[in-house]
Amino acid sequence: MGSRPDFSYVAKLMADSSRAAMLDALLRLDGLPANELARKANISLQTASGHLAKLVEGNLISVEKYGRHRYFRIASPDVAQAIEKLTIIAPAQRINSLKEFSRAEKVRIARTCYDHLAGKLGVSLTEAFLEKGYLVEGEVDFLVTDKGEKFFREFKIDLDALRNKRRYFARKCLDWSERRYHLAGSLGNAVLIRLLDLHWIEKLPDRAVRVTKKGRDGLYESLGITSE
Amino acid sequence: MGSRPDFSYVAKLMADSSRAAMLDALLRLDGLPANELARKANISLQTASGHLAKLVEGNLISVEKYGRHRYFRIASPDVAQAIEKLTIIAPAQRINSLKEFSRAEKVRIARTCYDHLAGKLGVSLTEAFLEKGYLVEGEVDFLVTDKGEKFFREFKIDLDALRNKRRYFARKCLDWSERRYHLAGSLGNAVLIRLLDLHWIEKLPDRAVRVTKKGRDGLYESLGITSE
DNA sequence: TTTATACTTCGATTATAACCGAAGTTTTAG
DNA sequence: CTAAAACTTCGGTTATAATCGAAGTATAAA
Repeated sequence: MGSRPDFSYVAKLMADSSRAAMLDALLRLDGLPANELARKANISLQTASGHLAKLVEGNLISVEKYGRHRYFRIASPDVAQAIEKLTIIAPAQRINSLKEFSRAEKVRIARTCYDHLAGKLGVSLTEAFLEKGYLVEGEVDFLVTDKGEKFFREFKIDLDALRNKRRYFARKCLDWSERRYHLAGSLGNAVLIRLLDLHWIEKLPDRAVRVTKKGRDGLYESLGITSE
Repeated sequence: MGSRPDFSYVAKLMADSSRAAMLDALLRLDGLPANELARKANISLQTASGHLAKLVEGNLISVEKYGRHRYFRIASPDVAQAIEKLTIIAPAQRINSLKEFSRAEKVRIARTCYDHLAGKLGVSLTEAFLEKGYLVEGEVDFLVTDKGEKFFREFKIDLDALRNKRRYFARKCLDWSERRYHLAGSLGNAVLIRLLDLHWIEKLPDRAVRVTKKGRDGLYESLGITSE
């Protein structure tokens, strides 16, 4: 079966922990120079240079030369998606300190991810939207159905205003602890703001979020979500 | 940010060409024993045994013991999807993303799952078998009733020959999109082959399946299945 | 022109793991 | 009970590649 593309070649490029650390850094913030990536992976510049050459050769990242600087980027959304899929089936990384663990536990339940809801609550909410047929899942974005248009209008979220904003509208965002997608983009942000306005949720320190008593009732009535 | 999963661990499991060959074989045909997989990867049984242990340990494949036999299968659709994504970015293959999307829609309706029917059609067929009393549902397998023996004989499927094959006979397989079980194993495979022989269904590119006009009539007459 | 910065190439060392022969374990078959 | 089959474990060998020091190239600044 020689004509089939060989996924082990790509897997090998991702399999080295130094290269993985650099890819991970580029997923968070692209356009980084080699010395920065070497630092993030805790390796010497020479070693990093070799790794980066392999990743470019394998079309996982691209490089732009500006004088003596070289800035690296993830080569395509397909690469990012492949890494996401691997992440979904990867075991969670061991957490070293107890202190980190207890904080991680708290934050797992409900938290904000930049400017939208993540954690168990963010994922539950998104899955309720999908199940009720308000959203459908595309490759990179969620799409709002007619039923969804109606729902969000009644929920006092102005979709047209959000669509006119110069940012993603209903982007898929992977939750690392739940290993599931949740709603990001301007719609994700609008949902967070609306839930805060309704006092259904409250912000706690360190990006954690708490569901209020009022919120428990509201979420159950409008979306059938029960807290555990 | 301590709880981020480490994708390089999974990538490493897929990075070895012998392991990749075995995973590839399991994507095409699941429920294979170790010696078969060793042969496909051109390695000794001892080496294969070590590789398979690692893949099981990493939750990429699962194993079920039946006496001195051990049958391996891809652990979950997530694993299959991750490999698919890696294949997309592997060299020497280009994919048109628009075509890709419309195909994904088609694939949800009817498709093959490794080597048997899945999707809405696979589930409907299996439920018809159950409803007519040709199959009953066990813990892990379906069981063929006396009525079923007669039906499959008339349908030109030789059950005794299938039972002698070195693989599962009538395994339950969960369809991810329909969230229902459908018929896998050698009987599931035989049903797929028979429907193709009868020209009731046709294979489309990439695991999608189409019900023909002849098939619509045949499925309705013999099993009362109507296409939606 | 000289020096500093950013990165690459080369070479030697070292760690990892893929590999198979041989021996061991478990289960079925006779 | 013995033998065969299917698979695992152990041990030694070998191939791969990750690593960094040292030296080299390219560009910019002084």
